[in-house]
Amino acid sequence: MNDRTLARTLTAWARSAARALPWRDAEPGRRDPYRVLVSELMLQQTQVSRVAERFAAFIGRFPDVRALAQADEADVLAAWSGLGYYRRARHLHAAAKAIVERHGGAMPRDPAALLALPGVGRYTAGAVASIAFDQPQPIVDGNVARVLLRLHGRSDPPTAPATIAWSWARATDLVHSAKQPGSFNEAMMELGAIVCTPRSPACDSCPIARECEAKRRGLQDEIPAPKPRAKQSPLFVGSVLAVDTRGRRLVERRPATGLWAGLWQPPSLERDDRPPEPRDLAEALGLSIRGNQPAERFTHQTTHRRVEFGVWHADHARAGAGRVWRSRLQLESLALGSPQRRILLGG
DNA sequence: TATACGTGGAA
DNA sequence: TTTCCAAGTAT
Repeated sequence: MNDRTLARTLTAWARSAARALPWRDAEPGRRDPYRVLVSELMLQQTQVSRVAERFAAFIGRFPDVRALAQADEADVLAAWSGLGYYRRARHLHAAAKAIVERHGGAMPRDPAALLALPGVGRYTAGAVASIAFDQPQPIVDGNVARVLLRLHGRSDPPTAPATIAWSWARATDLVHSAKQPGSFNEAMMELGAIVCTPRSPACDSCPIARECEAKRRGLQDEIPAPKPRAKQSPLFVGSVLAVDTRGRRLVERRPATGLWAGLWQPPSLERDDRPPEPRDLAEALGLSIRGNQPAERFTHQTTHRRVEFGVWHADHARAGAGRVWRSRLQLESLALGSPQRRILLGG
């Protein structure tokens, strides 16, 4: 099967098999570029199901690029709460401003101009160019890379630069063979997402199973090799929950860099080596701590951190020095990480 | 080039 | 319960 037939087969398959998703409001190649950009930023390293439940609310809050460009960053971050990788929200906000300032509010079609937008790398530029504008620009995400490596039976280390370069070259050839680049690119991702899955691929329902070298050699479970695992270092956080007589919670802003950068939290102290003692908390935070043991402990995992939280209760705390009282209702529209939301608003 | 940056569901 | 990870980008 040549590339042209392969592209046509996959595109036809996707027409009936592709899932209905909130950002798929039109045929690939003719979607609202703003919605494409928002969905693609949200989808970076994030599962479709996670984004699917958040996309409509974000679009409702910021319906077009001008609305987003004019918004306060704090509101954008609040709308992003729970999605993780919060720099993406800042990137998206900055990209919207750039589109308004540099491109008169219209999404650029030129891949180089797209690439120049904050948060838009090679993948996202190709996705917007192809899915919004039907341009023959390649994309390689985790799905596409897996499909291509299996299709060609390549057991190369998937993160090696040479392997990645090969995937991009192959994707470039294929997208140029496709009559509808946007539909083809989306079809490749969809195949990887629902058929050619990382574990237990559904080769029986694969439209190109007969072309697949990995399947022919029975290697579909070995290709691609698992990615090397990131090292996780421990982090110990002592967080102090202070509630006033009106039920408001005391919160402060996190540092502008690092984990949960610029988001809000209960007054907290972090250590790399061991959990903060109540005396450490009282001294460092200037708060009166209740009890000798945390009221609650839980672990929160991120890609690079294993974060052990200890939650303490405070007596008669007061605002000041960057700390403010916020009601539950106010906290709902504040930029919070997942564990911070759990502590302040309950799990 | 290696590393940091989140999350919650699946196996 | 623990592990693995999903539509990457920036530095």
